[in-house]
Amino acid sequence: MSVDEVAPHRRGRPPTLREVAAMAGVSIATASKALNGRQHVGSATRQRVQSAADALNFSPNALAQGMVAQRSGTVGLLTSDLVGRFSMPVLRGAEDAFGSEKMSVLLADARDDHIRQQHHLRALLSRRVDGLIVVGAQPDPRPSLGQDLGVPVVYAYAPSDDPQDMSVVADDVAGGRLAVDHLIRCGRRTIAHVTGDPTYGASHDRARGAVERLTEAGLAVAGGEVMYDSWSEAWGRGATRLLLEREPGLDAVFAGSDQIARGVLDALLEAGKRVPEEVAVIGFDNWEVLATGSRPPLTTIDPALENLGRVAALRLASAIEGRAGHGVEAYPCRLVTRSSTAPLH
Amino acid sequence: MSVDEVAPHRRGRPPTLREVAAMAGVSIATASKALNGRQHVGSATRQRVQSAADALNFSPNALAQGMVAQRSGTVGLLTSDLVGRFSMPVLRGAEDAFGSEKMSVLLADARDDHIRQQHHLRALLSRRVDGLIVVGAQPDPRPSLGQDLGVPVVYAYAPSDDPQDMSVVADDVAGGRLAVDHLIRCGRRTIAHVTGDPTYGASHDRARGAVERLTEAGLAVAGGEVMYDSWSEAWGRGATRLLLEREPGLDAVFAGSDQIARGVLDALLEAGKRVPEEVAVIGFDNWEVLATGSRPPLTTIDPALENLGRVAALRLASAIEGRAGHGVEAYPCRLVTRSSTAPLH
DNA sequence: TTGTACGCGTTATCAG
DNA sequence: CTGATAACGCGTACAA
Repeated sequence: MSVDEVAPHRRGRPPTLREVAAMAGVSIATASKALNGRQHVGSATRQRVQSAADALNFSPNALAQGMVAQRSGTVGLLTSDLVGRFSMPVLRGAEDAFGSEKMSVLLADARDDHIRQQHHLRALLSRRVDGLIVVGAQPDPRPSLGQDLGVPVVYAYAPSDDPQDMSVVADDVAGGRLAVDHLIRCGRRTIAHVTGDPTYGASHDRARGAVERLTEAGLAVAGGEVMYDSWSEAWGRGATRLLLEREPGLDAVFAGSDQIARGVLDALLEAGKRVPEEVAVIGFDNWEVLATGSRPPLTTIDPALENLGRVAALRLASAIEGRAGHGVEAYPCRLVTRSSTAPLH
Repeated sequence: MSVDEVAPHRRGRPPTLREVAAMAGVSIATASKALNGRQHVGSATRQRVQSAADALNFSPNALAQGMVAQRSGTVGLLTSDLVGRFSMPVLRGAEDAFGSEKMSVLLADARDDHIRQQHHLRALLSRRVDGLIVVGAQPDPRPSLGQDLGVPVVYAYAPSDDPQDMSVVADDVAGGRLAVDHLIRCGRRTIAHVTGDPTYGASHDRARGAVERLTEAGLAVAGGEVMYDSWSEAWGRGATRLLLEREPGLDAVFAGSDQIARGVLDALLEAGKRVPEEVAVIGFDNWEVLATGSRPPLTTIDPALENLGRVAALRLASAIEGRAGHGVEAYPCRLVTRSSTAPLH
């Protein structure tokens, strides 16, 4: 009852621990211990098992391991925009915060469709993910998934509206402040702020940071007020034309997004203004394809989304270990200088 | 030996079939059949089980199901660029080709790093994915993962270099042809082609399609030759300036990418040319943020990546069912007209 | 040091 | 129509 009943040549299927054990001439238990570095295994035996495993190209079945460990080694990533640009860096940061060996990422694109989201959620839960990261398409608060999911959840980029949940977001206020601070350090005094959709909380947060910093420097917003409209190049162009009429002495524009900044740049050039010599321009997002292709390349505020993803993963890992957290954590943005800003000589 | 030994209040853990069965007062086997719509179950019984399941908010453990079914209901998505724009639509198309209920997507970002790729591959395989979709960051052929992975593989966007593998890609030749065809239908006769990196096979494919169509119309490439350099706005601007000198009668430009097209547009405007009245411009990629923000909005060729993802998923599903395929399948691109092209009145 | 036996949650077979 | 029971692949007390 040893060698005879084993290795029934299971065609195609990946080798199992049983086959490894059989080949090494030991029991399954011993093989398991040997491969997992457990003690109470003779080193000679361990060697034999290891060789057998290598020979068979054995790779343990993570599903089976998960069954006994009561842990799948998998986290769900629920996103609202897969084509959008914001969830990707987050995802990427998250992915390498837990190494690929320990944890895999199950992706689900909810597309802002509530019912689709519920479907995906069920699917993820039935796969017994150890935790969930939810990343929104807009930086504004979103409805909580609830507390009774059975697994910890971390919201990234877009916070949950329930303070009981754990959220990590970019600090838009500090980002706005950082942008204006840079312009002031460049010696600019007549600084306008053209930003996007006024229904976005992020617009107001960035504007608030900007105005705060202006006020500290004894300055007012050029053009008389923050200009809200939409996150588009067209609006950037239009706003700039207005601005140029109202404020001939304009020497800097803080745009609420890189798209808007592109519009600002184009309108400025068209009006014969030199950038950055006469007017400096700074954007927000550090959307590479936009920021590096412009004329001149765009200085901008980077919301450090990859870092957000990293932190989200860390928080989630802690929560999985049992140390849950609450509330919204805001992380600093980063200034990326290119050529659209420069000191006023 | 019935109700007594069950429901030991397993704190926190999701309910199991056993608990559902206990609550409904039936055996596990019956509960399973009832929930799975199997026959040989009294409808009253079925009702009771269903209610119990609902009450407990039961959701079957997919890992356990996978163990017995020898199928995880999971596919791996191995991508080389998560931030890049090309893999995302593919991923999205794939994701909804197999409904979220049937199949979940395990994401892995290899980042063009070979060793990292191997790691991810092992992780995916140990999770017993039923199949693999590999999507590259560039449309050029990439090294095969090999045939002995134990699961079917489909390469999307970037084909495998092994014809034995199954690949689905965008038809760049047809795309180039489509672009020029559109320009010709608009009555243009002096058509230039400014494209990107000459080390990309895609540049040459698109150019080939373009030239073929030109030749059919008895036309030659304006400027004397296809202009290769890099996939950047700056090149688009530079090339256009050159072109304007060499070919004063220029009435259309086919740009090899939307980034290049943006540059072309800017240089044209700067030279006082009206688009599309005097010169028509068409891009390639349909990269929304670029194509809709430009002045005027850009007509472009959409490689239909989402469709590619869909087809990849379909092919993979077939292969999983046992009907494997081989070779490279090229899928048509789509013309998206905006305002940068128009008939010459 | 090694092996036996059980359990993880589910499905399928077969006997009642 | 219903219920034991045996897998699926693995980890781990516990016994030898």
